[in-house]
Amino acid sequence: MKKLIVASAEEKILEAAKDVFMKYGLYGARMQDIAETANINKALLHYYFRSKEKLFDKVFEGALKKYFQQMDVFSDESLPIKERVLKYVDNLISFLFEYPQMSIFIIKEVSINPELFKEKVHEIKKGKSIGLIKVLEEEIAASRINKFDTAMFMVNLQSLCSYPFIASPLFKISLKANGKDWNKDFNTEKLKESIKNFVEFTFEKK
Amino acid sequence: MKKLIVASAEEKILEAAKDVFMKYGLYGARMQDIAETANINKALLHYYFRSKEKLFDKVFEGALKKYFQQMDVFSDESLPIKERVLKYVDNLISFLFEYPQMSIFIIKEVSINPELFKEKVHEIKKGKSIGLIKVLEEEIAASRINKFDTAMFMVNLQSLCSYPFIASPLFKISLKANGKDWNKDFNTEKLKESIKNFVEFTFEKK
DNA sequence: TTTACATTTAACCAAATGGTTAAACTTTTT
DNA sequence: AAAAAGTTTAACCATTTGGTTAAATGTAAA
Repeated sequence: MKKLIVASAEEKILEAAKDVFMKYGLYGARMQDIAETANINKALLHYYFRSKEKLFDKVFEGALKKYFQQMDVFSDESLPIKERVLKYVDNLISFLFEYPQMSIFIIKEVSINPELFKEKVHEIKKGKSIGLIKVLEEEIAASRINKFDTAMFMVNLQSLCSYPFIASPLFKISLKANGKDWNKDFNTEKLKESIKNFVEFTFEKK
Repeated sequence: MKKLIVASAEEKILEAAKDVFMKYGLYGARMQDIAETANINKALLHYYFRSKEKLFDKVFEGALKKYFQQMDVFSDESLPIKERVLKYVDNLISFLFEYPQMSIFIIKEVSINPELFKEKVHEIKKGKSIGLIKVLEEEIAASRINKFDTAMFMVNLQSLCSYPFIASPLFKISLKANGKDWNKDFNTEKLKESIKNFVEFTFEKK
């Protein structure tokens, strides 16, 4: 009988640490809690990662990388700009569906410790993708699209994509109080559709 | 010489507790930290509020009340529905400008401890304001406005209003990387304007 | 002034927390 | 098989944590 392939202790720890840190943050998370979630001895945490801060760092770095990876699509010059934006929306929403705590986790930790963030971002972004705003402004300058407030568009777009996942516990209650059901009346396809409308509206508007 | 009027210890504690709990959450916050922020002795916290949980409860309840208060405008039947929505946007954004951590604080604590939230909401909402969705559906049923997906509209509206404040630390970095400046290129008036556009768009669309 | 009550503090305490150590057990290399 | 390297554990430790206590101080009523 073949032995089941089980994740290595190190992998299990990282998984558990991700869950616990995402839920409670750096200061709220307890090493014992992480160890129990990973089903291993607490000393193992320190054996593999030396300290709570080091372990957190690994988790946080991984989260940031995945998050910023979503923006690579903006520099894909094989697609027209509007398609790039729509593809970004598509990717980001699928991503947030899988990791709903991601943005709130990053935001919280960034607001508590902005220093750490600046370092990490600099490291991750070096040489990589230009941002949405720059691309849009180039298109506007070349008169390939109408002029609009690119910074505000970016803020609105991020808001529409991210907030529903962040605030779903709140929305669940709100909808129920209005005779609706979050699981029935909200889904990612409908959300994508409504954001697509917003994008079209922005690009088409004179 | 008249003595300066200084906030009572109890008030100072509540103020400090609000700040610390909002930043670190229930588990991440330290009583010592709250005491130092309030410039009082740690034992005073327990004298006035008995326990960390009780103190947190007070802070959380206050936050929830203020947050839900914003929705009272929906039941103001002296205004046409679209005006009510625009007024809500106006109020909510002014409110979030003053308490930018509010929504993220509530959301985080709700997602960690949904039980507590259900109790509190029930208590706060009893007898009070009907929600946006219900009002909109009544208007649609009476053919006073065009038909649209009311639940999705509410989600989008909340997203557009709330996320910019939540994610401002992220946006600051993002904008700077694109040659923009958050403090210059973003302000609440512009945000209100762009959300107004979105509301008009939704109400006007066939 | 004295009594009663509210406010504030320093000094503790038990439990929980992050972290260490040395020994035992496995796996890989020689 | 023996040695070396990697993995896992229980038993500790020092510090920090939430919380208590009893005494001191201030304040208002009798």
